[in-house]
Amino acid sequence: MSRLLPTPPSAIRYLKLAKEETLFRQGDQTVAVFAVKQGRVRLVRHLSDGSTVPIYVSHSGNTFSEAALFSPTYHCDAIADMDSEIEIHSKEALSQALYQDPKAAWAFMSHLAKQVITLRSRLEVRNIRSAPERVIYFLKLETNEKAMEVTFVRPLKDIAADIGLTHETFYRVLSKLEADGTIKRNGRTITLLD
Amino acid sequence: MSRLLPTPPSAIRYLKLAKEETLFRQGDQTVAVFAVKQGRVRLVRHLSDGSTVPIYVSHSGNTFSEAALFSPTYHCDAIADMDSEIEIHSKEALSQALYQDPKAAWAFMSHLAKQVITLRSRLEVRNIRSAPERVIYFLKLETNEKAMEVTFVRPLKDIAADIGLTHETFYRVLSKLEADGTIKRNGRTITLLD
DNA sequence: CGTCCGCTTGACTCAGATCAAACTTGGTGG
DNA sequence: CCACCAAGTTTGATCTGAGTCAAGCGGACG
Repeated sequence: MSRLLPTPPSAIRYLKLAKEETLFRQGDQTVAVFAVKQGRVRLVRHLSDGSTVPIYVSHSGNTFSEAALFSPTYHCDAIADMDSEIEIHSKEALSQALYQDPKAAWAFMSHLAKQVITLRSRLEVRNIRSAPERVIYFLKLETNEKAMEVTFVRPLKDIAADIGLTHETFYRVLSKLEADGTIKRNGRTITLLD
Repeated sequence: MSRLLPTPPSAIRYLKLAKEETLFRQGDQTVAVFAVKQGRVRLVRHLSDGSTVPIYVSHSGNTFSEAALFSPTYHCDAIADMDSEIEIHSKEALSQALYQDPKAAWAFMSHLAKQVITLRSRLEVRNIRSAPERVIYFLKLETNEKAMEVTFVRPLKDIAADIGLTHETFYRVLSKLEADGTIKRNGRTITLLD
């Protein structure tokens, strides 16, 4: 795995989390930015009425809580979704690297800009009302331009949630699209045809 | 208005756009990052099947196409939604500022991180299926913690689109919530009660 | 004074959510 | 190596809430 954040390798600390273990809570002082080395971490926000809203699920190879650099407290909880290993990039080490090395800063900006693009794409998908069209659009985004093929590493159930459909609807749409000849499917691998 | 991007003021150029005028097109070489000084610019992406998807509407005081810094071509069209005036921050001037001034770089990173947060919040809202609950959650996000009150500067019609509802449904939900005593409404000003 | 646009309300329709149940797969532990 | 359990996948039946279409009001602006 290439470096996810420009912290000097010697300053990175590692931590293993058991399933359902809490990394930080909403309101805690921010001390670090994190990257998932192995496993999965989910972020949830608590509302004033006691309910919780899922914000984001960070998978192996992703970073999270970048905003900690710019905020005194975390604005959500981070909980291990399964046994996980994470990288800890302390605010001091990371911000020092960003201040002192323009290349590092550049890489980090690029990283954030990519996230903005990705999130906007996610929102675009949600702006499409029709389930089949939404799914097709999503697949076009995920698909490699050349191969017209995606292999999801997570359950389709989770993908359904990502695009804002129940898993039942998602499965149904996929069968219909396959019947139509719009896609071809083999387990978690989907190929866009024509 | 405070500076939106750390380009040296002398290097910023200005441009007036008439309604429906195109600033750049998908596939064009990236030459600059932009900020809206007055007016409104909408970004739309073209799909292979000829249809278009609205990505984002950039309002007065917002920046757009930050990702141009890191990409050789624009990935969407930018069109003036009304008569507008925009700031042009050339890639060279802006990236030079970011490279040479760690403070500028820091500000830009913070700017991007805030966008990430905002976009994630938008997605959270979309994960709530029930229209009334979605509206309430959205209002909680928009509302000033103290005053529990928001005044929208744009038509409620546009707000409805932002949160993924038709304007009819949005208006209906607002009346119902007001009838319930959950909110109080006065034109574009909405107060959360209890 | 007329036109545009935001706002509002009503009636109807249907796509996707919900509830339910069964089958498959994968991993765990004995 | 098999029994078992949890989780993902699939399909069916039903229902509901948000979208759609339609129509009228009122304020802003030229």
